[in-house]
Amino acid sequence: MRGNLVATGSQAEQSSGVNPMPRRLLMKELTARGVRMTAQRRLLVTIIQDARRHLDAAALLEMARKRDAAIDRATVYRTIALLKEHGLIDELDLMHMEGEKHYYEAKTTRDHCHLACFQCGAIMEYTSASLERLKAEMCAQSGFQIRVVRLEVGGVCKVCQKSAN
Amino acid sequence: MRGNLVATGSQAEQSSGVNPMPRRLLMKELTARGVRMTAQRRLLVTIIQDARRHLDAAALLEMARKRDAAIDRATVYRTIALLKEHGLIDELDLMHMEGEKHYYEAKTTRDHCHLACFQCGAIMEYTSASLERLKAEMCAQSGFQIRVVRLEVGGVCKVCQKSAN
DNA sequence: ATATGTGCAAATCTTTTGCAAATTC
DNA sequence: GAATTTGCAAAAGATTTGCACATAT
Repeated sequence: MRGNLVATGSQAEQSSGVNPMPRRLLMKELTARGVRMTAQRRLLVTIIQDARRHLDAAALLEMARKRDAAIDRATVYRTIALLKEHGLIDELDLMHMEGEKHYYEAKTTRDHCHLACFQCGAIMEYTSASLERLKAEMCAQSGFQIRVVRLEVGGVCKVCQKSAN
Repeated sequence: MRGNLVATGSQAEQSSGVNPMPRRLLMKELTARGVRMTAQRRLLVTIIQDARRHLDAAALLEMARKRDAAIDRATVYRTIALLKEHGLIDELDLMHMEGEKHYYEAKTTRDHCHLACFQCGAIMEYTSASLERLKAEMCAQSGFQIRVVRLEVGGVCKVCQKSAN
């Protein structure tokens, strides 16, 4: 059983990013659902979709302000809520390694797991057929109609294990 | 592939609780690690361990106060932090269906998933060999040394699907 | 006796909300 | 022009912290 690994974060930038998760076009999905697209929403959606790292609300606000200094925190939170309602972004904790904030990412077409290293803070993403199988099994057995899957793992990455701390 | 289901929450109390997850003896593990056990810690640990539902900090405080009116919120949070550091409890979001608080449960000897129904609020627990397999696979492929696994699923439960809302 | 734990009150951090003004269709 | 979105400032909710006092070993 082979899965795919993608790395981001602290030292992870260095790791080879094989097979990134297949992305979606948020803007198109929103308009298709009849959501009114204002300039600010477009901006925020673009930032989330193109982000190379996982953004929290504050980071998203900061990035958005570079293009529109007038944008407010409230708008960021309201847009996040909107995207969540439509199931277009996923909310992550990443093991809350730095405070209780949440991180967001455009929902990919395939669910994936986030592995967070407690030592160096690197985040790796992991997809595999096994996860899909597990989902199918849970559905079948519980009768649940799954809408969101959040699988987060905390531990020590390969590199940090070697540097034996 | 068969997994085990256990239900709790709103309407879940009614569901048959088959095969609860195997529990651990927190107190013993703590003393074994040389953690100083005060009366209040003993009280809190007992409550968490014997809880039938997932407790948030406020609920834990409230329950503890029934036995020791003097116990403070800060102590609750400090004890939670202690237990988390020692890997003896798991922290859950349960899809944040009512605010941003966290829920806690004594770590079981086998990792399990929480399925939360967005409609009725029921929480079901799910263990299966597939989850163990997925963990093993992730370890093997990423080289991660896994310390915590948090798998939470949001959706609509069987009952709510039928009541067609 | 010394280190550790606790209560209290205030602080911090993240997220939400009411309302008047601005924007979109 | 009516409905929706936004900024602002204030509120709310969860969790953390400094410090003086209490408790455990």
